[in-house]
Amino acid sequence: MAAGFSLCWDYVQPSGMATFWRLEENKVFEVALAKHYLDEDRYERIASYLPNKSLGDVQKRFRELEDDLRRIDEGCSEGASEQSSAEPSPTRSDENMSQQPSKKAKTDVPANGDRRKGVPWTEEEHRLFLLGLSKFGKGDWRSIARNFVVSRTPTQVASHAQKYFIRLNSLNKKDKRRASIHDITSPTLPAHAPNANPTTGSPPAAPASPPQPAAPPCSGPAPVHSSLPTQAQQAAAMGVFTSLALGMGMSMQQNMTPTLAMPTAPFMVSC
DNA sequence: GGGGTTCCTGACTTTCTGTT
DNA sequence: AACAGAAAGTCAGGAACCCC
Repeated sequence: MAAGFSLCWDYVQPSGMATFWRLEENKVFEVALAKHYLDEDRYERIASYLPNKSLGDVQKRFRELEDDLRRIDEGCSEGASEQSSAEPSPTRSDENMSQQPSKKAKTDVPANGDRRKGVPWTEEEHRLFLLGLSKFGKGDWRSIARNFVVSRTPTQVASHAQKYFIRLNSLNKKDKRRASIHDITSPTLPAHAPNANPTTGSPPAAPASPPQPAAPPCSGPAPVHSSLPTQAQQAAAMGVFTSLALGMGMSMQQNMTPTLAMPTAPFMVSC
């Protein structure tokens, strides 16, 4: 199971040369990618967070990610689709449900009538959602869920998008509103993000673990909730890279079993 | 300042509709 | 028929507000 997972995974390039991306580096890469995805000098910016990686490493990794997404677009990404269908993640309760014979297969509402407690979207998940939105466009929630917000089901992504656009449309209608994660309309991180240091270029100490004012509900023992927030958050933190790795035919179990000891906490909206 | 109430937000479910 | 997305609704939690 989860215990004993390696702290990093090794990505062996097709050429045979092994480029070692430690888990922390992967996190840095992902966070930096989310922040600088739209920047023209994104490679330099991302590389500035990764002192042990060359510009070429970052460029190569990014191209591989794009290639993967392109293959997905063309419908020939075996790895990703296989992973999501043949090996249902425990975080994909809703998707699993939707694959049951009948649409009427109701949710796992406990017999005692308690509703499942929703797992709040992290800022990172939302940014990945925005990235996916820019990549696949509105409506392709399945692709966004599979390739960007891997910790969420298409249904969850669609629901999130629904509320997001409602929020977007109502922005001009009311001036005094509570801060919301849906106020974030760009996948890039704010300049004052506590985990970013664009001026010094020094990598953040814990890019995926920014300060968080309140402990998330998942910080304690894992609830019965089928989304298993800890894994979900980890999956969110791994989103882009996981997509890349799976698209390249890597086996999650063989080559990149991720640690479940990710000490991260979800982003919080800094308003 | 403290407590209670109201309102808003977000996660999720259900149902309907369109597509394959 | 099965699947996927859209729309509408439910519910819980929390922030904002009001009154004392």
